[in-house]
Formats: sequence, C-alpha cells, structure tokens
Amino acid sequence: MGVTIYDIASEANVSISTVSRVFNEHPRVSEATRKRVFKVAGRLGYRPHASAQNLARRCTNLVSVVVPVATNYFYMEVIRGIQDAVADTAFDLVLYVAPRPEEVGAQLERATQRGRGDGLLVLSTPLVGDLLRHVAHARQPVVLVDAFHEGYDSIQVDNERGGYAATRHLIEAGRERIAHITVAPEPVPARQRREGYERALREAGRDVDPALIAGSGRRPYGFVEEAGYEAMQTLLTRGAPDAVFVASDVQALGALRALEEAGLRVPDDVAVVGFDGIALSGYAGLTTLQQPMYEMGRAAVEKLLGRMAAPDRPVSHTLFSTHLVVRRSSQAPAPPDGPASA
Amino acid sequence: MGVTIYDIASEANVSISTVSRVFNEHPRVSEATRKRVFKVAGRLGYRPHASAQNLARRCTNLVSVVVPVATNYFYMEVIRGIQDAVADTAFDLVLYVAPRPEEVGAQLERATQRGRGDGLLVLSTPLVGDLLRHVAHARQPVVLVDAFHEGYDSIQVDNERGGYAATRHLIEAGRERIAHITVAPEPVPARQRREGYERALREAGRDVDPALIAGSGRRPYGFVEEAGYEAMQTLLTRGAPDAVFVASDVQALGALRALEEAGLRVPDDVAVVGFDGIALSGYAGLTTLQQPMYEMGRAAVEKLLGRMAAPDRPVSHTLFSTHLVVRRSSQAPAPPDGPASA
DNA sequence: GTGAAAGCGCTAACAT
DNA sequence: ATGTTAGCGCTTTCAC
Repeated sequence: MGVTIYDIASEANVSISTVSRVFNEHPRVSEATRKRVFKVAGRLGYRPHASAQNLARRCTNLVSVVVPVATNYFYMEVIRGIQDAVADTAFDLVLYVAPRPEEVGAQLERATQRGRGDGLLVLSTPLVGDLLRHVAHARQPVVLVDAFHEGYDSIQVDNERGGYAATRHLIEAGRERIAHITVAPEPVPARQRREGYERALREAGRDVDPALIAGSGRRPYGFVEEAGYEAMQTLLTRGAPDAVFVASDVQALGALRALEEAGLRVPDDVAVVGFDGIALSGYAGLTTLQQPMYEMGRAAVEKLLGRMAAPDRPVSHTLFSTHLVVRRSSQAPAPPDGPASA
Repeated sequence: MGVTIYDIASEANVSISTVSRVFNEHPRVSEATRKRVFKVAGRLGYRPHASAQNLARRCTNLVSVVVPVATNYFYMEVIRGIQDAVADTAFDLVLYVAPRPEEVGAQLERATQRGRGDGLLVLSTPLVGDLLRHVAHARQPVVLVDAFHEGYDSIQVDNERGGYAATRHLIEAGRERIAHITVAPEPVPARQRREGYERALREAGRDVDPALIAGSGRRPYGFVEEAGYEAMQTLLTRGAPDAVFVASDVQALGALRALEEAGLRVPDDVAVVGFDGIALSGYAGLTTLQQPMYEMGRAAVEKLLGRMAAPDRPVSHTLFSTHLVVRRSSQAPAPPDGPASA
C-alpha cells in the first residue's frame, strides 16, 4: 500500500527506530541522519499511518464532539467556539453528527469506542438510560454542553434566570396576558426556562395559567420552526395573549408566522421574546435572550483539556448568564413616538 | 488499559481468533461459543479498539469531509445531506473544519493522512498549489463539492446560468442600472456567476459597466455579510443602481443593510437578488437563486461510494440547476396594486 | 546516536 | 468449528 518507515529505513540505511525518532522530534538524533531521513521521506512521499500511531501511542490526539442534529444554528456557533479553541492545541476535532435525534445514542457509542478519541464533548444531550451507559463506559474525559449531569463536567447557560428575565421584560412592558411556548417532551433546559417564566409571574403577583402555556408534542426535541407555529396557533384558539415568551428563537420565528397569518401585529397586539440569540433573530427583529454560544464552546474545550491534564479534579459545572437583547418584537405598543422598555 | 480480545478469550476458554470471529459475524462459529463469548464480553464491557481494527483491516469505514469555515449556512445544509446519505451506509462521518479558510490546507493534510479515512469530500475548495498536492497524495477516493478540478469527481451548481437567470429576472422587471456584487479574490463559482450576469446584460444589448461591479477585497472567501455591506456602499458612491445581483445571500443581507442605512427602499428604489437560498433569505424576503444544497450533499456521498466500488470509473462532474425564488426584494416597484415578475 | 526487539489490539490466512 | 501464527505500521524500552 503506502510508504512505511521500513521503506525509508532501508533507503536511508538506518533502522526503523531512527526513522520514528526523526518524525517524533526526538532530541538524540544526529543532524546528518535527520536530514537524510527527511530527504528520503520527502522523496518517497511518506506520511505516518494515523491508526498505527494511535495504536502504538495509546492515544489519538482527537477530541470527539457529539451533536444531536445536523442543522442547527445554536450548535453551529458552539462548534465554532470549540473549533477555535481546539485549533490552539495539538488536538484535532472530530464531529459525530446524528442525522436524527434518536440516533444520538449510536453516535455516542461510536465516539466513545476505544481508540477513537481522547476526549468527548456532548452537546444538548440529557444523559439518561443508554446514553448514560455509553458515556459511563467511555474511558475518556467528558464535558457536557447545554446539559447537566452531576457526574460530569458541564457548561450551561442559566436557563431559569433567562426565562425569568424574558418574562420580567414583558411584565415591565405592561403586558397582561403573557403566554409561553415550550416543547414537549420538555427537556431540562426548556423546563428551566418555563420555571423562570412561572417565577416571574408569581413574583409579580400573577397566576400561572396553564391555558397560556403551549408546547407542541409533535416530536422529540421540538426546537423547530413548525413547532412554534403550531403552538402559537393553539394559544390563539384559547384567546389571544398580548405577549409570548418562546423557549427558542426558531420556534419564535414560527410563532411570528402564525401571528402574521392570524392578522395580529407584533409587537402592537402581541409582543414576542425568544431564546438563544441565533443570527436569524437579528434579521427577524426578534427580542431574545442571548446565549454566549461561542464562549460556551471555548469553555467546554478548556474544561476538557483541564480534565485531561488532571483526571482527578472534582467535577465542576459552569453556568453562563444570558443577555436580554431587545428588538422590534417586544418594543412598547407605539406610544406616540420612539421606543421604550429595557 | 481496556478489555481486549485476549481477556475475553481466556475467560471464555477460546482463542482470540474465535472472539474476533464472533464480533465480525463470521458464519462458522457454533451458536454455543458465540453466546458464551458475547456473555463474557458483555460482562467485561468489551469494546473493540478502533485503531487496532483499522490497522488490521486496512480500512477505517470513515468518510472525511473538509469544510473551509466553521460557520456557514450553505455548508450546514450540504453537510446535512452528506450526513443523511452516509447514515444509510456502514460508514461514519468525520468532519474536518478549518477554523479559518487559510487553514483548509492543514485540515486537508490531516484528512488525507493514511489511516484516517477511506474517502474524502472537499467542500468549496479550489484545488490549487499545496491543496492539490495534498489531495493528489491521498490514497483515497475524492469528491469535490462546489468546486471543480478535471482530475476529480465533482458536484456543483450551474453558477453561470444562475447568474444569468438572476440578471434576466432583473432585466425583465424593468431595471435599468443593474449592479453586481462579487468577492475578491474571486473564486471560480463567483466568477461564473458574474459571467452569467455579464452575458445576460450583453444579450439584452447592454454594456457591462465596470463601475457597476463591486467586490470587497477585504479578505479571502469574502462571502460574509460585512463584505456585502461594504461593496454596496462602494456602489452607492458611484451613483445608485436600481438593482443589484449579489453573489451570495449573506452578502446580500449586508447589501440590504447598507441600502437601508442610505435611506433607499427595497425593492422600490433598488431591487436585490442573492444567491444560495439559505434559510435566512426567506426571513429577509430576499429573492435568490436556490442551490439544492441538501441534494448536493447526498449526491456527493453517492458519487464517493460509487468510486470506492469502482476506482477506475471515469471522472465525472455533476451540475445541478439553481432555482429562482422571487421574494419581496425584487418585486416590481409597486404598480398600483399586487406583485409582478416571474 | 543508533539498533534490536517487544509490544499496541486486532484481522486473516492457514492449519487442523 | 476452532486454534496458531503472521502481520498491520508504528512507538518505545533496553542495549550498545
């Protein structure tokens, strides 16, 4: 097949160990042989065989990232942060993308296979059942992003406070019937956002009206435009709210579409607040709670490297704050002139 | 370290080859030993070592994808198609994402290393200089996506006809001063789009006015929002056009921003047409030439698998058509009522 | 500074 | 149906 160190060794009249030393920048190699080996290797077009190196070295210099779906603005940004952080190290990045959320287990299984990678980043995947088993089996450090398990390092955003801030914002803008769109089955981050919503209402002395809470149960991980669209339609059948806090930006975009079709004006009739801060939210004029996605990616890598260096350090959990970005969709209902709210 | 076939072999009182056979679903293993081996393996938590398998099998069952930048809606869709197609096979997908376009060479070098993968998909990367060398060295089948090289299978969109169609659309909408925003240095796909633009003008009996063509030379691969913004500003200093065909949707979004800031209305004062058909274009009401991104990803995988099966088949190039999607940004300048154009 | 040799964990003839 | 054995291509002691 390819050129091996044996070929180079015989061509350069050295042993294979010397060739190996040259390529591993071992100090005790004479300059002369170093040059000779490199010359021969260059001429023959030698490239070390990754699998053979991995096997002999007992490590791969690879960090695996498991992502639950292929198309997602949130992950795209997180991965960018991961990528940038990894680029500063000797590691390479390998992405295991699940074609569908149900396949995340299979991807985890692959990613955790021995000899595949030295560290594992798992995005937005609650570690339950088989998933936990796969990860527990892994002999490599693991960091969870946008998910929590007490047994593993994790990076998250403070979803509860984000949900609280979103709702506070709507209350302060003078809204009365504040609805909420979540997803069902409700993953933990979504549940926390809802809890923040409910706390804000209660603190303001209001009731939490179940009729004002909708979640499309159409499919698992329903953070999709269509789910928001349907949930908004459901809410409208129950009597239009004058505000809605949506658990994700993509759903919020669907909600906006439903409102438009229903002939309701945003924000005059209904104010809308999303969650995530994906680029689309800017174009849609959507008020949202910005997650520091890029930074979360970077932080995840740093945490992973830290654990690789010190496997016995105690498990730690990092919580980033969200940041309210006010845009058109929640501006005060046009008092004679200019904008309002904070 | 981990559990090996030796551990299982001794526990189950068989030889390592039998263990190996069991895990490779070799037919000639008695049901009894099969069960016994599986039971022991399960108890010990055995997982085969990927690198060792790769080395012994001389293949990895991995398809590598090299992507020039981490954040890009176009790639996200193409990768989704790739992912879905790969999911139907015995292969896994490994993504090599370049943190910056300049690093694509380094990623290619890694991806083409022996023992890393069995096939290679390269996105939007013109194979010149070192890049070509890396790929040429690869001992694996290669398919280019959104790029062309006569020596390699490729999947592309018909950029020239797309540019032509975009411009025709503007001409038919009655626009007189039709500008074009490209990128500099101009990659081949962008050049082809421009050529289509120029052909449409010429066929309509018009001159190609260099003053109406702008490309932000700020950085390589300038398919970014800011580049479109700046290019639009440049065009405006030369006397506002009444239409502009932008070589990519993200740039078009920047152009829209520049127009808005300049107090020009879209499409009344200036019609805008983008290229790509990313999801954002829909939200921005941007007319665009839709590329079948998902299908291109799928087609790339099929082509790659085809070549793996038959390494000597002649090199082939697939050209997909673009599809004009008319939206707000190019609707006719509000004749009393209703929309116009095709 | 360099070489010989023993792995790394698995696969795949070749035997039996 | 199962075991023996020789690799796969590289790293890494341990000698010299």
